[in-house]
Amino acid sequence: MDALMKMEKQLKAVSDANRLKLLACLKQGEVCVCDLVDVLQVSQPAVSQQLRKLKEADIILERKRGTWKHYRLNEEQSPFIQAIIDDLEPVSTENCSPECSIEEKII
Amino acid sequence: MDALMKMEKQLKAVSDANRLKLLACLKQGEVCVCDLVDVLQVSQPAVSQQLRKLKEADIILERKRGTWKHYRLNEEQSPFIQAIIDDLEPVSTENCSPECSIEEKII
DNA sequence: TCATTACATAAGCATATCCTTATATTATAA
DNA sequence: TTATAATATAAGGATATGCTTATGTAATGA
Repeated sequence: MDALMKMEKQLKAVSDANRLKLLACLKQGEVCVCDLVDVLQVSQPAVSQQLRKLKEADIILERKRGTWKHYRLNEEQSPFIQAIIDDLEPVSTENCSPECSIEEKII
Repeated sequence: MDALMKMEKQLKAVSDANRLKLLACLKQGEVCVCDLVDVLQVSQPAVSQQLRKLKEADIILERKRGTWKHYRLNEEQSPFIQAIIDDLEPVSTENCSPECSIEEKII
């Protein structure tokens, strides 16, 4: 894939209001899928599909923790993707359950 | 239109390989539509429609010169749009006809 | 082992996108 | 005027997108 195609793919991934909101949520750090569902007010599969698009564009990374899956922003972004993220107003999410985040503290 | 919607509109405008190529052409300065048609290898109406999308997102500006219409990058860009433009490899275009650009010199 | 929980995938549908060809508009030239 | 040239708009069709509901998968816990 040449540079322009890669750029197009990344831009397509972020050119959607719901996916921009997902990125705005991930500015606070790792978030699990159920918390993102609450924010977006769409179905869980819809969120899964959008997360996949962002992941396939190398914009976000995932990490499995038991039955939960945590997503976070990739630490290495294309400069233009980073500029988009910088422009987003952060959105905070609630923890779906105490167990979801408790493992973080155990590590 | 709130900030997120404006951002979405601008990102939709640039999330297309042909429109990215148009922006790459406009990095060299003002260009008329016929020269852009040559570069993209699509029909003239297709180019017109894409230019309109970029214009409606405030990414490019137009200027009428006789029967020609010259497009250029807006001098004031959102930081993230500027980052996208900066990332593009410039593309040079041929002048469709001597008269198209000659008026520039008269001014 | 079996139910539950968190998430992913599949299928289907409504709408959006992007091209095409045909036609309209506008300015210049003969 | 009338023809031509540059561009815009309209209409239509193929494909892409983004949602939904239904179902599959993997890990945990009783």
